[in-house]
Amino acid sequence: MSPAASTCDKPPESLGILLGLVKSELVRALEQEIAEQGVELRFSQVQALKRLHLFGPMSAGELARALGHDGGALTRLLDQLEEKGYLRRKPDPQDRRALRIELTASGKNLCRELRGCSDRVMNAAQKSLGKDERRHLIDYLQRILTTLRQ
Amino acid sequence: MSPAASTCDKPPESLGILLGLVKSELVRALEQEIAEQGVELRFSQVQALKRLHLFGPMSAGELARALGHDGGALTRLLDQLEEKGYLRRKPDPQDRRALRIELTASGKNLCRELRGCSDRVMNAAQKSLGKDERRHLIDYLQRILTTLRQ
DNA sequence: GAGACATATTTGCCTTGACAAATATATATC
DNA sequence: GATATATATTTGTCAAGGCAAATATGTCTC
Repeated sequence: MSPAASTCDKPPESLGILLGLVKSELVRALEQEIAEQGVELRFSQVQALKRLHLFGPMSAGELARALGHDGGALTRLLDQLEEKGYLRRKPDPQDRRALRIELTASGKNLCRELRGCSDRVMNAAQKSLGKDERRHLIDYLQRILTTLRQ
Repeated sequence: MSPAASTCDKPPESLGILLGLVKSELVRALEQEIAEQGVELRFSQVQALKRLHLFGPMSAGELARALGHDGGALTRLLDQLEEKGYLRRKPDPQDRRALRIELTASGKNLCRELRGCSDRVMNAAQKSLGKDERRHLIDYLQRILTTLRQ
């Protein structure tokens, strides 16, 4: 039986579950699109690369917070991406505890190639929502997140 | 470093990540509320019990689809909840492959006790959203889910 | 400047949940 | 009614990620 092997049953009734369902379908869709480009990367790995490409080099802690991961998870994520040659750990000259994570040339190229994938998937997913509705959705979620974090 | 040890940084920029962040904060909040009631249950376990309480006995497959889990995950979830005495696997008289999962008296009592927890957490989380906004949020998410499942 | 405390990363351990194979039963076709 | 196919559950295996402890470095206070 597949994780979402449904013939579209009753509504889930719970925002928590609904969020999880939507996220896992998005993850599935994006990973499939990426795989069709011949690239073998998981959702979190792609998000990490995208973040670095968009915002430039940052510390491991910053990246972890942006992705919603703890430090341990991030260490291992970096191991994998460094192994594949997409990024580099450099010492932070200001703070010898910290790292400066930066994309390699290969990582930057990959991000350029993959930029379209994310956009296609996100557009397809939200194709039943208008421009304003998409904005509202993000806005609502961010307000909930802010509330939950006090 | 804690999973969401943030001082509320820049917006996540990605719906996929945002969904994950909101969900994990919701999970954290609900599990904490539940633990404060002296009950040791994880988010998924609570959702399974709630679903059974609301909709009555159902098969393992139905429950799995409602929660967005695959069959294997559900088997182990049922093991844990049966072990704790909150539910029972009965054979389905119509279909000898299938199970009929039903709450025990203890499970029903627990659900009554816990009903307030979920409501409190969900209300707190959405306290910055009006009635209409809450409806829209669910509606948008359900439309995206439907689209992604074609 | 010594000690106390905070922060950044790494590592070990563990739980959750996905995927696939195995098993049992149901349903459809000839 | 025998065979092929579909569905329900269970089990094995694995990877992702959370939490806590370890380590290194920074900052603050006296």
